Amino acid sequence: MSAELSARQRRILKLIVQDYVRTGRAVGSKSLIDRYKLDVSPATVRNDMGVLEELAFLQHPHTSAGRVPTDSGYRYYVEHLLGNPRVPVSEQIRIRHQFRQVEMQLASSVKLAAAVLAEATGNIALVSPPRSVRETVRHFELISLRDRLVLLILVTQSGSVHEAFLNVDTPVSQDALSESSNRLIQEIRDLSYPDIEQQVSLHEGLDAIVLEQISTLMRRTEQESTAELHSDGLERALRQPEFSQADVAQQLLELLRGGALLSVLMPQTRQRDDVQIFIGSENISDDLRSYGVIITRYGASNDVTGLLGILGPTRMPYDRSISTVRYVSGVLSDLLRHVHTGEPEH
Amino acid sequence: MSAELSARQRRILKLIVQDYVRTGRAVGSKSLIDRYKLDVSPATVRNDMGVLEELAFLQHPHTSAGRVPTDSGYRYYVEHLLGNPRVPVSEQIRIRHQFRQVEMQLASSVKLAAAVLAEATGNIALVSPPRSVRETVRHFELISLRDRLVLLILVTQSGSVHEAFLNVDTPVSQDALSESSNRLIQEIRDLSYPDIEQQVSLHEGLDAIVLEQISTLMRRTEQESTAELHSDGLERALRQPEFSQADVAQQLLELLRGGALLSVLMPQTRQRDDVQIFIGSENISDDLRSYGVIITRYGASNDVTGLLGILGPTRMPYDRSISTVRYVSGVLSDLLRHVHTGEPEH
DNA sequence: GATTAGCACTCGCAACTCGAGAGTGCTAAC
DNA sequence: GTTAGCACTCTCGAGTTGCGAGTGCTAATC
Repeated sequence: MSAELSARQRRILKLIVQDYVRTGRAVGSKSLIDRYKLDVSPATVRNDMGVLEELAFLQHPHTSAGRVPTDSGYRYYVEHLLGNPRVPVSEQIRIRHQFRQVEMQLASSVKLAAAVLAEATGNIALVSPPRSVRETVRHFELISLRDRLVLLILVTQSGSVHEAFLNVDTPVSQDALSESSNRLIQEIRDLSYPDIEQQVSLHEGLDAIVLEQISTLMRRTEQESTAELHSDGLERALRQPEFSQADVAQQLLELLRGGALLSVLMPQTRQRDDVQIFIGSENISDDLRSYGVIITRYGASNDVTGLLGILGPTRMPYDRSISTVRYVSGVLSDLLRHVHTGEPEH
Repeated sequence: MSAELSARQRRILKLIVQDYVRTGRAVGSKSLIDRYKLDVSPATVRNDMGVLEELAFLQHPHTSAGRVPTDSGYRYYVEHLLGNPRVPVSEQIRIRHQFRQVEMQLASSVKLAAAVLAEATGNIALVSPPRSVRETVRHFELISLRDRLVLLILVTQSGSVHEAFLNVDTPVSQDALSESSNRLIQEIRDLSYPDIEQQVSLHEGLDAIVLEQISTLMRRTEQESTAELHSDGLERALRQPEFSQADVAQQLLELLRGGALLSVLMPQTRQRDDVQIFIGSENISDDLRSYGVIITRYGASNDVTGLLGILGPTRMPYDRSISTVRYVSGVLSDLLRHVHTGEPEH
């Protein structure tokens, strides 16, 4: 397909995409030449535009307007005209520095990743916290708060921490709690929640209550993990003309709120490791047909992974978006790898 | 001030407020009579409207439109025409039931409270998690994850749990970690972060690292607690005509995102215990001048408290909003009181 | 044969006009 | 104090128009 385009046609397509991404207005033959000092006449550009339209890379919003890239226009641009964009070194340093600031709080790192993405691309950043496909128990603690109130803290394989209060029938001392947790952890370490559920019936009293609560907590987490998607940059993204209508903004909010988005994106990223790009109609979900999505999976290994990416109008700065997603994904993966396997950060 | 209005004038004001809240359109003398079967003529209503406008309870958007309540119109309505609205019992049962579902996970309860408020009022719900004015250490645990990586879990007075990873120079066994935490907790229990910071220099090795991290964690939490505000219902609120313009929606998002909102509302609720209402210009912050805010402080005692309320256009259903805020605040307070003082839930 | 100048044509957009409808304030009568 | 009558005001939506940016086609040019 790339062979079909002359060098000039490729150049024109590239300029149109870039100009349109920047200004958001359909670009005409005359203004293109004015802005970029091309040494051909408007008529020539028009002829080439005609060819590009023929090939479905461009389209008219209406007869007398300029041209606008189609989804396949963007696709061609991303694939053949973009090269391999990189985050500038100064930017890299800035980002690394910010991650060093939050040190090793996982929750903060996820938020920071979203903030960095949103800031760099001007679009909506999406980050899901790292989770294991099947979470298992790594550790738990029982802490006596009051007579019959116990705080349960659960650490799972992925390093995430969950908490819940436990009501017990009769007062229990901290020593008894510690004894119980030391004993139980031996039995349930590295088990996932269905296995723990089975264990419940084999115990009684405090132990049974604790196991019950742990399995509930893990089940809930597993279910919710489909819904857990942190986003950032919405308010800035709303400035874009594509989102300037209230109903679009509202639709966007609903998309982000419900867990639906994550369960749509998840399967799309299972296959490959690198950054994936879905432009408009390339998206599988109808709800995303008018957006561009740039997304990748990050993580320490195949086991503990999360999603990270950008959602915006199809008219988005693909170069910066792709490079930033790729870079931030690397940073987060390094950080996780350090936590999970002890490898040093780069 | 209430003596100045005749019974009919009060009735008319009440109807205008209710009608306008419901429809969002300025209400005229004729349509008011049509809709509510008043046994007076439009002219009479107009005369009364004139009086109400004189008293600044009503205003014209423009010469030939109907009347719209002013901020003081709403204020009069809330204070003299509203009675003491209550949440219907069926609704109460439904709400209690939902809270029982999430059992005793604090974070979930906060989210649920916001969801309930948003759902019941159709506006934006705001809930800040319960925090102590000055947080102190209640408990902490050190968990060995890997050779030189330790997970620190910190429980503060308010019952909130924080976590951080710790890098140590030389490998430490779980026993050594347990020993260390058992020893240190005696020293720093019930201390707040400045006190702990002082302790750091008195220790060395692992202990110093742990204390350092704990104080950092607490300092950060205290600072962030100003920014921690959970909201819900935005997408539905955007359907309201007041928010239908993109720039308003954007401004609203920015208001919610930054921590500014909480630090504005905080001081306003320090004084009293009951639900407080700020209508439009009554708000201290300029950013809130065009909104109505209904807010209250909930909590187990004066010490561990949070904020809970509603933000919407001044045109909001004050009756339902006030009663729901009051009720949900009660439910959350009961729940907290149970956690903190061992009192049974009602 | 590719490129360009010239030109008639198209169409969205913003400004403008205008009539209808809802509502008002005033006055005089009840 | 209340009401009928009436002239007046102002918004809103529909229809109209002129402008400008941009196009496609044709014929001339390099």
